[in-house]
Amino acid sequence: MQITRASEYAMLGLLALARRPMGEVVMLDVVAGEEDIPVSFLGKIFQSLARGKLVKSSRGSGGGFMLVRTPESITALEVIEVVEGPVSLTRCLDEDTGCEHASGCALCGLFAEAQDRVKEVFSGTTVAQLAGRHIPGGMVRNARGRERIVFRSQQSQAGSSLAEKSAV
Amino acid sequence: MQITRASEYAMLGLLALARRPMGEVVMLDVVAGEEDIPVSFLGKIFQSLARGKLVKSSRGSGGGFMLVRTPESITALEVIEVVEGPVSLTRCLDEDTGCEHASGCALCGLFAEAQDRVKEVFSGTTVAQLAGRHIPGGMVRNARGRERIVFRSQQSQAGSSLAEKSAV
DNA sequence: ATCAAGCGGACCAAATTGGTCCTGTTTAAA
DNA sequence: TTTAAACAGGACCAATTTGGTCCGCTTGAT
Repeated sequence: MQITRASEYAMLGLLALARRPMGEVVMLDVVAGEEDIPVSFLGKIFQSLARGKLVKSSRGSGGGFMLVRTPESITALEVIEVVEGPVSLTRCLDEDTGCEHASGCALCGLFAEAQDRVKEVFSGTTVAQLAGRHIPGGMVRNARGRERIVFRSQQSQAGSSLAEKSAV
Repeated sequence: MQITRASEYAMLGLLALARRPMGEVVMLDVVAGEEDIPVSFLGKIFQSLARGKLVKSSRGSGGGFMLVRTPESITALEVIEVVEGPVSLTRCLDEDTGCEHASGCALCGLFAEAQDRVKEVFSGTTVAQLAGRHIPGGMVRNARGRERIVFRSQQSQAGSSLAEKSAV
């Protein structure tokens, strides 16, 4: 279960759509600007989201992207799997290759359990829930135009486990 | 939380030691042979394990590796962190860089929770427990010598979620 | 002394990540 | 009916990570 930038950006992009009235069409560079994502990369990601039927695109002037499902119905797991494909925590759990350590490999069971826990968390969280907690960030409009503001001090909310420094 | 071959091999290597009486010294190529791991790569990994005080090495003839702690006291999480370093599910949770999406990034919270679940699983499993479930596998001796045997049919035990094929 | 074994650094190829860029198509609007 | 706006999709790219190999060095037992 590898969470890359692409998944992060996909979720942030969906949050940008979810903040708006359902069905509203938003241009790529607007989303990219709000969430501070490279627009060309976000384009690729939204292509995936469109193929995965999470958003619909319309072309031509006045075009852009809109949600095709309610934010309440889209889980984080769906988003991740649409952009990353059917991912797995290790190659042991990969659909194609499978575990190569053969017969009684105890590790597979362990990894499978860990992966299931992760999937539980992600499948139990919807875009709507995230949107509720999310403040767009990145760019903030002030008197002189657009300026990047970063609140380093707020990182600590990210998780208790961040503090534990282990051996390297 | 990225589980690479190195972590897998490290655990398998420790299992090989755990199968033996505590304190027994085992050579690298014996472990590598039992678990079907490239010996030179396993050497690197055991160097890490030695630095992480999970095993002790002795050099010269008759040398090899031995556990310095009981299999019951070594958790999977420790092993992973010794070989991979302080890993995180995403860059958002990385100690150094931290979340770059600024202020109210809801994703960090989500990722942190998922990561904590994974850590729970790994910190709740010991090498001893794994050793109990593990059958060395990989190589099986038969009449004509050594032959690689793979039990494809046993993959399915790895997790129910493996079957769900999502769009790519 | 000598041989067996791990140590540690240099090196390597392949895959993945995180993008960019350019040439289409589609569509709305002038 | 142009034309310009906007996404689609493929090619390409550099940097990093992964998964190793190799070789000369050091250590330790006989």
